[in-house]
Amino acid sequence: MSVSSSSMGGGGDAGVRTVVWFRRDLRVEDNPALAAAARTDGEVVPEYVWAPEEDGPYYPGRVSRWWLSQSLKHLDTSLRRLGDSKLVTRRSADAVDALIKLVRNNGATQLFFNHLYDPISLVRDHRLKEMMAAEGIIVRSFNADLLYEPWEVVDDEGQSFTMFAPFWNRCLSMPYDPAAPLLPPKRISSGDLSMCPSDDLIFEDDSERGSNALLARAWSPGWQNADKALTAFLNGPLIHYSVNRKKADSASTSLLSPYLHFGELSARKVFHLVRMKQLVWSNEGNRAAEESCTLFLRSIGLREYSRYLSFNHPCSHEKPLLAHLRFFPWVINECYFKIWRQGRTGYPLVDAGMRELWATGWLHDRIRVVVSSFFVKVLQLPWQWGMKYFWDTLLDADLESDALGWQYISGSLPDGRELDRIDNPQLEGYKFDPHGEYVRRWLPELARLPTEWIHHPWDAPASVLQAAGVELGSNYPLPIVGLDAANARLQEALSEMWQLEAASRAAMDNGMEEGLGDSSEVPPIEFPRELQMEVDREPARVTANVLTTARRREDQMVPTMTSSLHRAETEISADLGNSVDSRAEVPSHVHFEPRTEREEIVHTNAGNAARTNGIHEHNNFQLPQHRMRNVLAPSVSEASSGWTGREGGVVPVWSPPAASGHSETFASDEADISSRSYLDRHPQSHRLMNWSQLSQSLTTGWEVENSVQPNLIG
DNA sequence: CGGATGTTGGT
DNA sequence: CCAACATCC
Repeated sequence: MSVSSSSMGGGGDAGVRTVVWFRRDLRVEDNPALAAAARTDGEVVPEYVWAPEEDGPYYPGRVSRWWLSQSLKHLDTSLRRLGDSKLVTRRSADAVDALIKLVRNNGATQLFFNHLYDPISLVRDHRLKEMMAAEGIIVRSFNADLLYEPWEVVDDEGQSFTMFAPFWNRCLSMPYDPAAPLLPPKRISSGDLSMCPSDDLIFEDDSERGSNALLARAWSPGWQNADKALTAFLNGPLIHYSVNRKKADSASTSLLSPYLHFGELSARKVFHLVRMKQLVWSNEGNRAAEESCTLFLRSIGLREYSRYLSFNHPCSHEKPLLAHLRFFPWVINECYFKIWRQGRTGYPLVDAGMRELWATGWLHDRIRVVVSSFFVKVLQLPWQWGMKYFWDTLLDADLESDALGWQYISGSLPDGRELDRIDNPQLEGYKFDPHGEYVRRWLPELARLPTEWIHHPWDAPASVLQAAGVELGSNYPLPIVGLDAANARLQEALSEMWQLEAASRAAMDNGMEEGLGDSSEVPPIEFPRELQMEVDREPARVTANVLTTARRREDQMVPTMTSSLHRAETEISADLGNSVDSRAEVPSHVHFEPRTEREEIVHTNAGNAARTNGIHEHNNFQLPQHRMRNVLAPSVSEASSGWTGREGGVVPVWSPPAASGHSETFASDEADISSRSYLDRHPQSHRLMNWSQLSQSLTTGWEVENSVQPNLIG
């Protein structure tokens, strides 16, 4: 793997200066780019560029920015300990530009970094390599994030997998093991950094500071803390993971995901250590423990798969991979959306989850499925909205993982759940929270309700409600939508979806060449505009006898942040007043100006996006005015738009949507499976999307890491 | 008891 | 979609 590159380029270059560009690999252990730079025996300049504007609508949320800031401090400390070094930080609107300036100013001749797989990074990193090559800088890049690079994992025909199970089976039976984790470099020397002043990076504003202070009591970012968390999990909850993982209270989960997102923890290290445990337990004949490892490793596999999907389908964070889902008439209802975010749907398990998410930035995996499934199937809001809210609020917000999760939930993956099976929050409540403890923790207004009714208060006798201090419709809402009504509307919507899909296919067959296609019929899903939470204006009327301490904005308050947020026993009294103000507002930062200087955009039919076929008035759905806005960059939001290459296509091109009526068909493709026909029709983008070909098609100054890992022009 | 039929879980 | 499991005659 990339590790073996030590034999190929670096050794013995005393005197060279190498910039190591840190991104989501904020660790010194098992960091191939850093290790390779350290092995040159020259000077190493560790660099971090804060350029969130590049992320457009996916500007990191408050909690995510907080984590990042802590992690960078930790990394800086580690680098200083490793010798005469430190983390050089830059604030820029354009990371490539900042890096070029840095390299020029300090006489560096090499730039090393580790791969990322989100669409923005794929394009940016490619541009970076081009520009660095033009400067005569040697660029090398490495795999630090995955067990195997996406292009390594293919089926017997050499095609990409489109379903998780076979993908993961292949990963587990590859002819070579994932690279073994690397130790931290013994020493890093940076020489004179006077030419590399650091910018002060600002990650929070005044309104966020108070809420962030609470986070610090529950979490400890940083790669060494990641390591501790991993050890604690391996020696603790892992062995019972197979039985405990279903409990909504997350004492049994690993709590590693934020570390993994920022690369403070190496997925390969996790993989190796869990496998060791599995071997031990397997030899002891402990079947349940062995199963626990298998299940936990599968969640590592899902993370792996999310990168794989993102690499092969760069629009998977906003467009359904199954073509017909593009025709689903989502309910465009910002009121529903708001009620869901506030945890006021009237379904206790859903509401408890949403309030935990808001208060803590954390949610057990099961509850994520519950709230997102409710969002998509009962409320029938577009999953992209929910994903954006997760992005803004989750401590471990991760574009690739969340895209996979939401697509799975909304039935837009070949192996996902069907859209038409509504999960019953009442039944799930008794499954994941059988004694109602989770609901009581997060919904104090229901705290005195007996377990028998805790997950369906609307059925409870009046006397029970009265004794519990619950007034439905007053201090706790009635269900926002009945499941029967939701089901009826869902069936109608699905049949409409199929009709639209068939009509689109017919139109295609009638001689329209591909290109117009459904992009003219189905506008991209947009985020609603500037929603205000308005929670202050409608505080729940909590009667004095309810087990809540009187607080401002009671219905959004949480009595305490307890175990689900942190392992530390400190009970944090959650006066989350600040968090109300600073709570990420989902639709913020939706402006994403296409950078035309970076890539030429083929932009067809954008104007047609104004068609509002997402609006439906059925059943109990009241729909407010819907403002359509074309807020996403055409390069990533328009089905028909592309990332077209400048010179012979070195920028990814997203194909026009297919006219296929096959439910198994990925949206971007014709007949059988997406990536294949997609790449066949866009060989130039294959060159970008498949790094191995890229390295062959472009030459000058780039070395090949080794034969197994076709390098990323590196 | 056994096969048809339904339900659940899984990514 | 599909396998495992339950339930029903």
